[in-house]
Amino acid sequence: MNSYTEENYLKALFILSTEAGETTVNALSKSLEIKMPTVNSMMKKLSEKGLVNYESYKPVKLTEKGKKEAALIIRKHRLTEMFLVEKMGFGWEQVHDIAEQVEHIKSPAFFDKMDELLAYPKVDPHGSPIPDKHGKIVWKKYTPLSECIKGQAVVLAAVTHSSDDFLKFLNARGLHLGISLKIKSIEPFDGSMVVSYAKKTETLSLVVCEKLLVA
Amino acid sequence: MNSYTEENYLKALFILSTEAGETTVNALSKSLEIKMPTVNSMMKKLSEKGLVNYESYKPVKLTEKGKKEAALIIRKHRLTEMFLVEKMGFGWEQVHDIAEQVEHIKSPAFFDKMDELLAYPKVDPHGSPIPDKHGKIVWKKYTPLSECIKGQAVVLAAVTHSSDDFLKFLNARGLHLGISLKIKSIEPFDGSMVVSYAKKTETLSLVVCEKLLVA
DNA sequence: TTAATAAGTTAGATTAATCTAACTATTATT
DNA sequence: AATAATAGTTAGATTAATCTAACTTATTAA
Ligand SMILES: [Mn+2]
Ligand SMILES: [Mn+2]
Ligand SMILES: [Mn+2]
Ligand SMILES: [Mn+2]
Repeated sequence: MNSYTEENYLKALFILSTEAGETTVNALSKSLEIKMPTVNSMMKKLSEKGLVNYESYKPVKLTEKGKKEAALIIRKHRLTEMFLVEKMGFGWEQVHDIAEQVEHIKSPAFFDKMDELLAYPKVDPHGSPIPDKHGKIVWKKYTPLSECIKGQAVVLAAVTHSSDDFLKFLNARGLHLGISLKIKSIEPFDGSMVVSYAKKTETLSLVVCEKLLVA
Repeated sequence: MNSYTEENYLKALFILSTEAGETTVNALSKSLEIKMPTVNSMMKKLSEKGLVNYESYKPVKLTEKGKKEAALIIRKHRLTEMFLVEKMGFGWEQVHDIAEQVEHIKSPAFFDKMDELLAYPKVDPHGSPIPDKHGKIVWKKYTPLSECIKGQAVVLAAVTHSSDDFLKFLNARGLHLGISLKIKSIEPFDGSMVVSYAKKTETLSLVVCEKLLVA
């Protein structure tokens, strides 16, 4: 069994490795806000446990075993977020910190029950995929709104960041997952977009558009 | 803020002190399954933090502050148990181990939401009172079934132990909180009782009757 | 291609939580 | 009252997770 701390390292390893398939001690250190020597020791430990492949001065890679265990923690995190939103009435901007703690609970029955009550959801409240019970993730390929072109009609499918501030910003403008957007124009100067949805028109900065994934 | 470990000591202190208002290092050691020297160090630490009054070789007593913090953890435990039973469909014999972990979650909003969804329950699934947000507990004085007399008609209000085995034993006999019982006879030899309820008659041993609280 | 910067490692210290072994104090039994 | 048993304490070790300081390797920029 992995400790609470080890679980947090596994999760960070998984998330930081999604693009390159590997990550660095430095990136982990920044992401977890834990100093590099501490991360270094933990990599040795996780390597001992067969959860990562680690050699001095090289990037760190999760093993298959490590990947699966990480995915199962992320599964618990995302099921929890979904449960909090769908069954308890929280907003999508309120659930991350609670899920960050609940994800460490050891009780298959607890998460199986959530899964059942939610009717086996495939994505969490931010549009991120929920790994299945075997740790398998089905990635949908969404496009950042910023890469769309004038005139396109798209549906908001996910957000790539779920900070409180950003989600509240979206709430304030009535932007939620599933909403249909039409791109009216794109400002060549700063890349901001004028989009219409729900019978209104808003201008969204490039920084925002990059974080909105659409289908 | 208290650590996960400290919270478990506080809770044990509270529970073990309910009759005498104080408890011993030995009782804590047994209850927590932690060796006495470890408990001894922790009492010094909690004393430093102003949560217990502790002097060498004397029983340990929670301070008012300690009592309140303990009650608030117990509140989270019992709200969680109630939520698991009422909102998630668990049986009263399944919830203790999950609540034992969930009670340590730091998120007032999470427990406030449970409380609200449960419509501010006063007792948990085992009939134990749920402390209010200020740590106040309203104790109802129930009587052990074993102290009742022949012919009495009573209602099952709480159980004093919530082990898996015991609760499954009650489940198997259709005994649940709120059920009406009539005492048909008491066996003078071993104190076992013949009770009727829900159109049937069962014989319950003294050991069982002592653990059933009735009103 | 050297020098500077960034990334990574090693060594050694610290804190929290636990243990065992050995000792001391209190309580119960003869 | 003496002895045995139980409860409690002290001392010292261990493990997990963290840190700072100092050093090394790798990468980037002159
Ligand atoms: Mn989250
Ligand atoms: Mn999420
Ligand atoms: Mn319980
Ligand atoms: Mn209970």
